[in-house]
Amino acid sequence: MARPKEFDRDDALRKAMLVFWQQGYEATSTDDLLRAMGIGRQSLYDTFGDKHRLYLEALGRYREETAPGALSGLTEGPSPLEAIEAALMAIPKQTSNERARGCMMVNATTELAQSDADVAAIVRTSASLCEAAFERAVRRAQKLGQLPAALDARAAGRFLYASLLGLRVTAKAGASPEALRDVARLALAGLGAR
Amino acid sequence: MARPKEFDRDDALRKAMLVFWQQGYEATSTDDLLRAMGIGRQSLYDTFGDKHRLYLEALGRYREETAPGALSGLTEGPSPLEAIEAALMAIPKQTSNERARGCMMVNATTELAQSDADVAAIVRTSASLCEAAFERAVRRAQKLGQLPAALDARAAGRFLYASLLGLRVTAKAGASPEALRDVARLALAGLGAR
DNA sequence: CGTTTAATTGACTGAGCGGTCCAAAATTGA
DNA sequence: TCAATTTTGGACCGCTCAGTCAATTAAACG
Repeated sequence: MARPKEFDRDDALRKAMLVFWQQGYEATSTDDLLRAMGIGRQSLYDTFGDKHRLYLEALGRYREETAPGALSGLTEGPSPLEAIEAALMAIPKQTSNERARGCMMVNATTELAQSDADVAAIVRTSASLCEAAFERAVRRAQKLGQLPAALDARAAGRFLYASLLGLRVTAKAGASPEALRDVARLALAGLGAR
Repeated sequence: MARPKEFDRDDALRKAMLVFWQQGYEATSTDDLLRAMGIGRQSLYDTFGDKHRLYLEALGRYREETAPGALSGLTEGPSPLEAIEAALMAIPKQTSNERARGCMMVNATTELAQSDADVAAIVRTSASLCEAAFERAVRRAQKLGQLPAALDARAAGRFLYASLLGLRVTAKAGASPEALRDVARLALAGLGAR
């Protein structure tokens, strides 16, 4: 056996995720990462490979850690329609810091999806998962009579996720909570809830 | 008098805009710009100041040149509702290259709005203009009976622009034209058109 | 306690960055 | 034709980048 690591891998990864989330990939230097993660240079390269692989792992972690929180209510709970509403209304309810931070998946899409196939794959997977979560909630709401049966659940899932993305970009662009509420309200109206 | 410039300023600026649009700010080097613009290093610095000011000017140019094309029908034309529909449906109708290129304003928002006050100001102005254009179209549509009078036109303008942003991010994430059509269709449904 | 194995530290590398300097070239008006 | 003025091209600057290397430190096991 040999000397154990002095830091917690998961903890360091989460700290790296936050830096990438806030600054983006290109604007983040390895020194930024080392400082935030509190580890040495060689430890980073030994543990995570290189900057690119660390980013991919951080983005994967974001998907696993952050999306469930935002969409947790969708898959269970007594009122799927309320869960859908809550998922959209969560954006106007965020603090201004949270709104400014935006969504790491959106950032990854706009900055890297075009030039980085690995990032593109993660982004697509994330979109599929989120759309599917919304779609399932819509189906449940339809069974409960909360949404019209005529609504195309698959299309609605896509629409709701796109609305969430739109809300997040709008939020990052500096929109007020009132404006965001307007957007979320009309998105929900599109579903035809009675 | 003295020697005249060998290149066209506007032409060079538009070429720089395309590079920034496709690659983002950080990922674009001054050499990239020089190659695309077809000018020398000193010419760039003499004519545009530095990389940052060139970017700001390119982003301004994007707003002036690209947004009117996408929203042209909104302010005039016989059927404002059809113009609104066309503005959203334009995204699923784009070629895959256009969809992958995305929206430079969205890119600027996610990459720089948080850390660059100048960019943030341009982005906010652009959002206001676009929301106002949608809002005016909604009001006209209401007068023509194409949209319910009870609809909050201001909120609808905000919603439509947010939907456009959501569509563009979704498109860049690799969604199919069919999926984008689903999203646009449900966004329009939210307005309550009869 | 000493050997083995791995983690840490910090100096280092070559490449590329944004930006500047300066000499050569080119156009004008005198 | 010549002087004045501006553009141009390319060498150059200091700096930062991502990534490597080697020496040191520390834990685990015989």
